[in-house]
Amino acid sequence: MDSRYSPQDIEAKWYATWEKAGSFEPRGQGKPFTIVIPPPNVTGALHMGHALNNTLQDVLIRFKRLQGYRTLWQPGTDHAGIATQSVVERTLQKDGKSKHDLGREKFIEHVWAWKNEYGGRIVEQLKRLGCSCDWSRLRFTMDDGLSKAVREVFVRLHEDGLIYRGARLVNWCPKLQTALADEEVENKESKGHFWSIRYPLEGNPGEGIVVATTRPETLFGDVAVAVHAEDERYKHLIGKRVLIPIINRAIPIIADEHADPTKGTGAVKITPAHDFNDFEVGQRHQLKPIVAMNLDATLNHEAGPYAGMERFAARKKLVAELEEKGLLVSVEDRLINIPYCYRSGDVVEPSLLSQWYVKMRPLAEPALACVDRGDTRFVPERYVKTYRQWLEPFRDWCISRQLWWGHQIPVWYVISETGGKVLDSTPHIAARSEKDARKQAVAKFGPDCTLKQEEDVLDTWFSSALWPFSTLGWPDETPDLKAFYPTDVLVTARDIIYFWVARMIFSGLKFMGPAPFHTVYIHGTILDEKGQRMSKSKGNGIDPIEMIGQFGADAVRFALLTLTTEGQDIKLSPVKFEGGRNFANKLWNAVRFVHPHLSSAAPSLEGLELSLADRWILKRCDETVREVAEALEPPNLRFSDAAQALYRFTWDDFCSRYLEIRKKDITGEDGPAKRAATTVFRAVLRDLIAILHPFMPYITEEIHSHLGETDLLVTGQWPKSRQVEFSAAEQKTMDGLIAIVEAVRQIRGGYSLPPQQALDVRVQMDSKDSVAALLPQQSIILGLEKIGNLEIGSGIVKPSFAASTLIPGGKVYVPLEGLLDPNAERLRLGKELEKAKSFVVTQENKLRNEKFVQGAPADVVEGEREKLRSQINKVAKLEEALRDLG
RNA sequence: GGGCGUUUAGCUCAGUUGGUUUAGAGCGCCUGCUUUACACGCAGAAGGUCGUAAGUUCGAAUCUUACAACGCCCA
Repeated sequence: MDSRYSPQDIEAKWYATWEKAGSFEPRGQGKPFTIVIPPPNVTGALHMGHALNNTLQDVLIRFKRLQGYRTLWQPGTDHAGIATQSVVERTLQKDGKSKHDLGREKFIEHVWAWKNEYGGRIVEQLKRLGCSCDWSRLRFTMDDGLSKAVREVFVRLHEDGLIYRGARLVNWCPKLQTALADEEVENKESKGHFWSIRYPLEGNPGEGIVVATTRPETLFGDVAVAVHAEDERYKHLIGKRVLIPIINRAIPIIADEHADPTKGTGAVKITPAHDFNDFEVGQRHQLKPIVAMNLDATLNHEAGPYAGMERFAARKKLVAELEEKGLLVSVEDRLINIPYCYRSGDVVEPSLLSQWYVKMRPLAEPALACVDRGDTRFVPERYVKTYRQWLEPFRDWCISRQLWWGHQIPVWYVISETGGKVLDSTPHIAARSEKDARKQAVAKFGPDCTLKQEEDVLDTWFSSALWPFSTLGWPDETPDLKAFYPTDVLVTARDIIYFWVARMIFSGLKFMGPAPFHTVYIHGTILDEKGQRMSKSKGNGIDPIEMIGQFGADAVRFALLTLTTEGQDIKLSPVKFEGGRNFANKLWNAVRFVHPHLSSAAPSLEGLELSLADRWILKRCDETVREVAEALEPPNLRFSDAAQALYRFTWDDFCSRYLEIRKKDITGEDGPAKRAATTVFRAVLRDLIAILHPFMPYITEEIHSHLGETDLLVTGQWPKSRQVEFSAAEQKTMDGLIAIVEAVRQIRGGYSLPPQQALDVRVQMDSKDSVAALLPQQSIILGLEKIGNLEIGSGIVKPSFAASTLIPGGKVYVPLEGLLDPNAERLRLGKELEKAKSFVVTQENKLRNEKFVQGAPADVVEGEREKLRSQINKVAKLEEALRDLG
């Protein structure tokens, strides 16, 4: 074994071994435990968010696998309609081609080819991280099976009247040429202007009304000007008409609540085809919307001289013309909310179009109730609010996208009914297949009807909403579906609660019955050192694969886990991985050190004479096993606590204490002591690597193999409690021994006495029982500190010139004759005395308080009294020690 | 404007239902160590009026209220 743990070869070796052995497949007859992976975009590359997300899932899966559950971590990728289409379009662009040059069919073939070549990248990266997904079940949202599920869901929702097609305002991305759902729009506050424009009164151009707008170019689509019914300034104008500047189209002045007399001029232009609020106003007043813009965001024929101009160029020119004509009353700078497309970044244009929608209320209500009942719980719980906030408005979900890459909507228009064209009035049939559609159409419209499939595809989230059951084979009644649905824990980030979590819950409830998972664990966001989100454009990202190369996958995982405290965002920098690497190295070296001696170990602990230290470490091991299991158990999911318990046990107890105490025995001559020590070491190590395995799978598997095991740790067993007998009295003895050691070290450190300097140590214990308990365990002290002569007794007298340190129930003296200056010791004791005295005062005040003595529980009061007594005792001893110094 | 989170040692964070802790860890800093597992190490030390103010209580980092700063989400 090398003196440094070097992860590279070891990681590759074990991952291949696990895969070959089928270690990640569900096994045994245990209770199932299932996690479905949040499917990364097939175009994606692993970023730190993925690394965190998947490490957490892997810890849970590996933990439950060791506990004997029949675990399934269901992996897969998402076709990510817009993202993937854009990526492939960009590669085409490099060859000077557009998707239209290829045509739809060829383009889709091209995307599939691209996916098959590059889509596996993120899967390979997840493997480097150590993820124990069952790759034999890898799914893709556009697979045949999942596509079948999508069609099934669509048809059923359609049959239930929950899917409809309707013409209304939608968020339109002019750049991508597709509609978007509300959540796909990012509103950002930006610098803008508020233009006040004068609309002359019809027949009386001297009079007019001034409206304020942030989007003057939409005036070509105005159908009215609204004022508040009670607004004295305009009351007399209601019912009259004004002329739209430039094009001089007459529009009515109407009274509507939407006009706020306190804002701007109190009069607003109404453009139902280009503004969500105005659309509602238009509906209230039965005003026919006028579309003034083309889908590429140029103005159309309604704009008269401006027809064909791009929206922002038109705005600029229009404002100038209005000013020239004296119709621009004022321009005000102000911050306005501008909607941007979350994928392309283009300014979203509300547009009046026919799209497909899912009616939300009937789906959202059960989804809310499910969380209210606690059938699904969020960790941390506060994210229930986020979930509610999105579902409660029951906003219908726009599911059609004008893309090519995705699930083509399984709807066939009977175009023979409307002259071969698809119109809003064209009858349509939702069906599981074209054959099915035809059968239905023929029955209804006769054998001569012609069909045309809807060209739009579904929102990507429509398919990922089905993920927890579509991946298991639904709509077929597969054994997997039966065994693994509902799944257990979903691990994800908060920005996806709307898009994905909520939709999976209502889909699961609707199509499966039970909710898809009982726990949703929302982890924090990875930020850079300054607390900013990592992003490509900022260039502040940390590449997990690079970090794995530098520190090892185990180190990256362990660091992320240590940082995962409930719901907290994580400020990350590469130095944080050093801790994980050092930890791996620490464990590695402990094993390396003992390894050559393990041949002396007995086959089992049975019949061995165990020392106090042996039983102590076995008990600490037991405790740690329990602690880790409890921390990981859903819904606790306290990853950082579990990682820290492991760290402390390994470093402090196992290495710094046990190993140091037993060092001489372990390396010594063969005999009972060596046999006991090596056997205990191996027993504890076996447990330790098992409970550490979910966190650091590679190094633990490697160590496991060095222990001469032929099976694999990954599919091993979670340690059972050894029920070690270790009494409170023994614990006290152990604490006493450690206190003595620490006292000596303090003295050594305080006076800068070199470590190799053997010191004389005399320990005075007040109680004879303590002396009796400590005496047989002197070797523990000698194992931990370089000591020449050690005396422990109840009648020890302080040497004439000695350093002394208090320990519970006694005192430790180290004669300094010839080693040290007495003044320094006097100074140190004086400082400590002062501290003790001030504590006595605090305690006395506390206990003098009648209200406390009477009000607090008796055991608490007694505890405080005890503290006072021991402190008074300490003061006395310190004073004595000072006197002794002279 | 509404909702949520954060504020504890130089930095990053713990601190469970208020009481055996005049607050803990890791990193960093300082001191001393090439002690034959590990310098990715060992031993020791220093370092905090727990954001501010008021309140509840015998007792507050912990509960209440207000305020401040920073961040996120929604409109």
